[in-house]
Amino acid sequence: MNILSLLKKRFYPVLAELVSDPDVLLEMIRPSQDPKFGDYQVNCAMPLGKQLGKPPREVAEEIVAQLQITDLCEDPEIAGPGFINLRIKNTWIVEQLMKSGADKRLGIVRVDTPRKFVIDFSSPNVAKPMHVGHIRSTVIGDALTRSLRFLGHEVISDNHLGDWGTQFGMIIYGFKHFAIKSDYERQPVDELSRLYKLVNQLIEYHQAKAGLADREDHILQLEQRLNEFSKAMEEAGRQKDKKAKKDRRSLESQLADAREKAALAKSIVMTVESDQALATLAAKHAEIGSAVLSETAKLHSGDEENRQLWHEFLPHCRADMQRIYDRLGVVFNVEHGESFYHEQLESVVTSLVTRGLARESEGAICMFLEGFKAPFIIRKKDGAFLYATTDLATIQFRMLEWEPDAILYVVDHRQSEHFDKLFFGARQWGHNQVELTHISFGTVLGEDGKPFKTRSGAAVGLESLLDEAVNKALSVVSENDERKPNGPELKIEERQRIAAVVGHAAIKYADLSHNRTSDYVFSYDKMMALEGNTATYMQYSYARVQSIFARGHIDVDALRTAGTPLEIAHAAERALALELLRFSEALQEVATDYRPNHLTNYLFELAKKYSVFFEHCPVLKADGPQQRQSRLRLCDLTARTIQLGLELLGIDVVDRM
RNA sequence: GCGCCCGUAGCUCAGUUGGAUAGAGCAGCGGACUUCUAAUCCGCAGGUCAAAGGUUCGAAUCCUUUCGGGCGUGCCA
Repeated sequence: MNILSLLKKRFYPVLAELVSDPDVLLEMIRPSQDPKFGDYQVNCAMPLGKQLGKPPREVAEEIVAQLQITDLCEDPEIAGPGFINLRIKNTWIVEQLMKSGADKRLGIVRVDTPRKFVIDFSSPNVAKPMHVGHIRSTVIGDALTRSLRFLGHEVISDNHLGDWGTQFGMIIYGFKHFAIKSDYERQPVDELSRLYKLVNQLIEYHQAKAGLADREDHILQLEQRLNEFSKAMEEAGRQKDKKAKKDRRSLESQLADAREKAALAKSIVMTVESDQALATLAAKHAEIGSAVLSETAKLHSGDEENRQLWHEFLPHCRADMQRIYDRLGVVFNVEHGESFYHEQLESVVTSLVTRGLARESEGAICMFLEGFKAPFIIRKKDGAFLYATTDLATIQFRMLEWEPDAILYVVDHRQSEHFDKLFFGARQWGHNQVELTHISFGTVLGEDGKPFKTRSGAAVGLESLLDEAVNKALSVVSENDERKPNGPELKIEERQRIAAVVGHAAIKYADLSHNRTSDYVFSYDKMMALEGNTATYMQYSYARVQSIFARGHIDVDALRTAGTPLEIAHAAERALALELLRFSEALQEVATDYRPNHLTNYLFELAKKYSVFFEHCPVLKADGPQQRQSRLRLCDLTARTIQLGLELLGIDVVDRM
């Protein structure tokens, strides 16, 4: 049941009498901002008045006169220039909540016309440690998968792994030169991961070392240019010239950037050179960079030994990654990585060339797409394919295999141009029926407002990020438990179990509660806070309900099946009850915009309404069994809504905190 | 240079796609614990929605320009 769509249904016939296309007008029915304007407001009388050449209030009155809504709403009020304000009847709210309470889905009906979605998300590079950059795609993609599926859509979640790239050249090279066989046999995952890190470190060392002089030069050049520019500015008396100031700022930030990068390069070099064993290794493998590329090329061209090693390594690398997915509770339906499409790339290029959609340019095969300055390159001049090629092959495969209505790519905003081109190209290629959408998201920033990095400038490992969150959660849970009026209630193992749930939840929720299109600042303290729009606050609200049930020895099953009517007397009860019925509106918004933060916003509103209720309406000590039973049911519905809502975001609850 | 995104309270962020007096949380100030979890709740204060112009009954939201920031920009993904 969805109040908004119900209202639309009631307004439809009335508006259809007035205009040919009432859909636009129906969109103007929405929840009221202010309770004094009722629960819902209808704003369509104003534009309609203009269209029909009548005073809007008159139009509003006509609409109201025709409206069949007495079972659902009190008498509509017309206010201001022509707003129609609706107030839902308490009897109706009670009736609906009774139905929701008896339903496992809390009254949320499945969509009439299910669509088939492929959601492409997470997509890390196998064999490289996952880092903070993977969190948003993984968490948002999982939440969308869960939400759309719950609404009745068919969803295929696909982890488009990077399993065919240079990182395999790296571990193959590492395996051939540095492997400790006994370690590999005992703990293949650990050994492969060590090899990756080692080879990566050596490559970075050589790159950094080779670039050091150039970096210094570059800094000197920039310093000189900046000096000259400033001097020229002074001489020309342009100190206040905006353009000149802007150019100088740009030079300054380039310089700062160059210095930062030089410092990072120096520290990479230092780290290796200060370690005797590493330094020796680095000297011995001076050509490691190109050697790794050639191992990768051999793998791609079908070299038997490298193919065999790849087949051997891949499951281990994938297993290593599974630890993270287990912790996050993320499951995929399919995992077709880049390697899966390897065999199809040639024919993709041929197909596009044959159809005249792609042609040779400067040695590469390109698609020149209308409205784009740079071409979409699908084959490099050295003959190698690119991710553009793989992405096209992937679309082709998905269309043939599943015939989806929509393919969603949960990938950060920096790739928006790539996807614009990809979608454009795919449509030219003939895939023009399917919805192709880039679910873009912003960057995770550190507290300094710059992309979240470790102090040394490296990406923050995802595993250590989660560990840290669980640690912080443990101290939050422990501190709270110590402070309880009757002394601590939780054993250490319970605290740890709770901390694991709370810690992971905090990370996920912080991500999901922000509008995905904006960047957000990562802060353990904020995400773990009990105040504000956090998972912890939601989980706390849930736990408070459970605490009431425990204290009152409530048989929850009996409560749900008893069929005792709800009472709505107190304003806080009404506000809570109505909010409970809005769950489906929030889910609808998530599905329309592909934005989970609509759901977190809803849950926060619900939790706040529950807090007010909790404050003003004693439950166990209510006036009489009737009221007590009614309030218990409101508590139960709140807890179940929070639990289900969080579940659709991939977040668990605990009974005690 | 060109393209895309962004600019909302001291800070971190929402803002239901153009609706009525722009909202939360932190931080600040003032209140509420012999009470179902005070990890909470209530109240106060805090705004030229970057700026200017335009579109209309009505703009944080749409258009134009300016300022400020981020990202991308022919052979990485």
